[in-house]
This record gives sequence, structure tokens and C-alpha cells, in this order.
Amino acid sequence: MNLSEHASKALSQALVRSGMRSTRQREQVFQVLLNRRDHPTADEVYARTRMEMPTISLATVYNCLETLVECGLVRQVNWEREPSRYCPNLAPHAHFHCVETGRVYDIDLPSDIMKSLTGVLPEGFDAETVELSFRGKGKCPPSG
Amino acid sequence: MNLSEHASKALSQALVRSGMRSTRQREQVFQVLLNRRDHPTADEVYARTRMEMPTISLATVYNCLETLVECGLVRQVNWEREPSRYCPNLAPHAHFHCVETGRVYDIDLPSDIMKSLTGVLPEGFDAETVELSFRGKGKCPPSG
DNA sequence: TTGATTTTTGGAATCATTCTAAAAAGATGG
DNA sequence: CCATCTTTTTAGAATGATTCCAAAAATCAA
Repeated sequence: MNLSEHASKALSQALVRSGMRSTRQREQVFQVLLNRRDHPTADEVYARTRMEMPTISLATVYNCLETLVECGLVRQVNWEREPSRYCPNLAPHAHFHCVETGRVYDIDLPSDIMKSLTGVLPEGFDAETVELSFRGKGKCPPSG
Repeated sequence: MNLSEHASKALSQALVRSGMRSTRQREQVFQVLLNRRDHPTADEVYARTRMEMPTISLATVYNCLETLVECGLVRQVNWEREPSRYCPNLAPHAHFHCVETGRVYDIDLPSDIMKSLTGVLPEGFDAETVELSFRGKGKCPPSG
């Protein structure tokens, strides 16, 4: 499965906008993230990317992920001291970490909630980003 | 400056409740956290603790911090991939990370906001903990 | 005090991530 | 297409916060 016309354009545009080049590796890594939106770690992305591109190196996967985050196409999700996870969902959303399965779910954040969140900041604090994450028992542990 | 009567009681009670022992090291580390509520890292706690107890080891500081977190007296605050920070403020609150100074501020969270937060979770998700953090330019960078 | 259990300790080990420096690939201007 | 300049990739080494280890010390209960 290849990057859709649309995703491919979005990628090269975002790269060029940030003064970076479009490469096979970056396309492939982006593709992997779009294929399965299950918040993989860098290691998992590495494994999946190698299926299509067996010679890619782990360092490159880290580089590509960093690049994608920098040019705004991907969000890096950190939780406790666990390895970073990567998520191509750019809509404002929170994350739910299931303590039983380790799975991470995207939780939609209505814009009125977003507003009330930044409202808690006292005078003089100017938030660029807001991170909201939950930890607990999620949906149905056994299945997908 | 010694642990106040009250704090000392709270500590040993919390420890006993969790089946753990009260030790000089644990008291001292707790004390350090209470003295300056500026969200120190383990290294910083180590440095401060050694001023009163020069022979304590870094491993012990990590152990003590973990113990304090486990028995519910201290909150471990993680942000991006930076070293963990420790905070003895148990009231529900968010954290603001200043990108300019690296300083971390506690932000009070009104209970109605807390409620609306857990309200965003779909059926079947049961949150044990909620983490909210902001990143941006905070108050007056030079002083305080 | 005695013995059982927990804690402390210094140093080694772990492990995600970053760095390094050389090779490869992509862009640019003729 | 060629020469050149810049960016990217790559393998492996280095980093750094944290955890693990096994022995010594401290605490607890009887």
C-alpha cells in the first residue's frame, strides 16, 4: 500500500515548508504511521518499515519520526517513562492509556473543553501546547 | 530544618499503611521535597539531600522517591523525555512547563474542570488518573 | 538479643535515544 | 548530463536517566 496522492502531497509540502527534502525513507515511515493508527513506538515503526524497506536503519527511523514531528504532521506522545509513541492524528485530542493492555486510545476533545482548559491558566501564562492524558482501564481489553 | 511533627506523622503513617518502614533517608528526602516546592529532579533531590546527609547514595534517593510516590505522598511528574520531577502537592493540579526557563509551575484545577475532563471519556473508559500539562511561556522569566 | 525482613549502598547493567563521521542521495547551476 | 553543494542515511559508539545487583547495615518483632 502506497502513500495516497493526498498524503504524499501533504508530506512533501510540509517538508518543503520546513526547508527539508522528501525522501523514500520519510515517505515510508509516514506511510507506516498512517496505515495503522495504533500509536507505535520507534521500535515498532522500525519493524514495520523494514517489511517494505529492509535496509532502513533504526537511526533513520528516529530521524524520520523527528522530522515528521518537526514539520507538524505527526504528534509525539510521551507517557510516564515509557518509550515515545507516534500518532498522525492532528485533531486536538487526549490520550487514554489502558493499564491492562498498554494500548493507547485517542479521545476527541470538544473545542469548548479545550477553551475551558486554557482558561485555568493565571494571568501571564501563555500555553503553546496542551497535553491531556488519562490512565485507567479502557474499553474491552480482549479484542481490538 | 526538620520535618514538622505533622509531616513526620503523615510520612510514617503512609509508610506503615503500605507495609514499609520509616527511615532517616526517607524522612530526609521527603523533607527536601517539602522545603522547596520547585519540582526538583532526582539529581537535584540528591544534591540537596546530601547537604544534610552527605553519605546518602543516588540509588537510595531513587528508592526513597519511588517509595514516597507509591505510598501516595508525592507525585512524579514526567514531561516529554526529560528526567522525572517530584512534587509534594497532592491537590489536583496541572503543570505548566516554561519553555524559556524550564521551570515548572503548579496550576490549580477547579473541581468543575476536573469533572468536565473525565466527562470527555466515552462509555467503558474508567480513568484512575488524569494528567494535564501545558507548555509555553510562563510568567516573568528573569525572577522568582 | 536474636533472627527475620527491609533498606541502603556502590557499582554494574539497561535501554531508549542521540551523536558521529563517512557514504549516499538529492538539489542546483551550468 | 556534470560538477558541486547540501541534506540525509547509516552503523556503530556514546549518552544519560534509571534500574538492577548482591552484600552490608538498619529496622522490627518477639
